[in-house]
Amino acid sequence: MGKRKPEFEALNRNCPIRDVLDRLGDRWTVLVLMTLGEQTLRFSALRREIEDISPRMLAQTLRHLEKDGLVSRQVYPTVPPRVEYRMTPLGHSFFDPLQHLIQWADEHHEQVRQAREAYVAPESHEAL
Amino acid sequence: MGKRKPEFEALNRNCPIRDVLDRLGDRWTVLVLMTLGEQTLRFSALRREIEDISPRMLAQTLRHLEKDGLVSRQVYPTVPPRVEYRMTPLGHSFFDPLQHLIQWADEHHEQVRQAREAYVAPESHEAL
DNA sequence: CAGGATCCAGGCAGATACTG
DNA sequence: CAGTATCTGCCTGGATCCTG
Repeated sequence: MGKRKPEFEALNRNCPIRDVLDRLGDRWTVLVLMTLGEQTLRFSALRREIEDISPRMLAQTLRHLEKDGLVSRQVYPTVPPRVEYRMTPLGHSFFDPLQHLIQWADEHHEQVRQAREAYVAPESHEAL
Repeated sequence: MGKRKPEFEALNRNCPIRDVLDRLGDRWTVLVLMTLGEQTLRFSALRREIEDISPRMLAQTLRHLEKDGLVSRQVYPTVPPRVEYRMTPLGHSFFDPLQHLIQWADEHHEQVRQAREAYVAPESHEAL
């Protein structure tokens, strides 16, 4: 393999880059990040914004993001409890590439939809 | 676009944007796209580059990408068979935002690693 | 209010074997 | 070579109930 950007090589197997990207794999991470955005939001506020997320998944996703240093969690020892989430500087730095992704999806989802509709599978007995 | 990016609203629930982004969810899509890059590659070549992918997963991932119109598949009716994969123009348009992502991961994975190491979970009996 | 604990189903993905 | 078929484990994520 010839002249390839160095990042490409790094993508193979044991590289930490893949490790980071894999986090996007789950269903909610991107959504939570985008919802959080520049704001500071409480747990219940996030639940309201992402209507179809369960408390379990929201908590889990927030833990992961917190663990990775993208989101910070602030607890106010009041009654009733109040917990606020916001992005860390590291989280904000991720916001930019994420927006490119959203923008692409926004601009091209129609093309993708059409491609899916027009698609016919290559000869085979059964679908995968 | 204004201050409050309209795409954010669109992310909720039934939006096609989420539908497109979800494709990144699986473990191999991004990897295949990055490996393909500007090149035209055969099935076996892709297998060699992505060492730890099974033929099943490679085929499935390629089908999805083909269905979404990001990758084109060309069959040469020779013996032995020869099938080449390359990105479509739509696929190439996706390449750009993807690179931003890779670049971010490349630049920040060390910070993420450190954050993970330093992280201590909030009070609880057991981990999730 | 902000989650944790538990149970459970469905899909993703691995391993293996096989074919045109 | 370029896949497919099948079996199966595992993990993700949903639903529900519970608590400080």
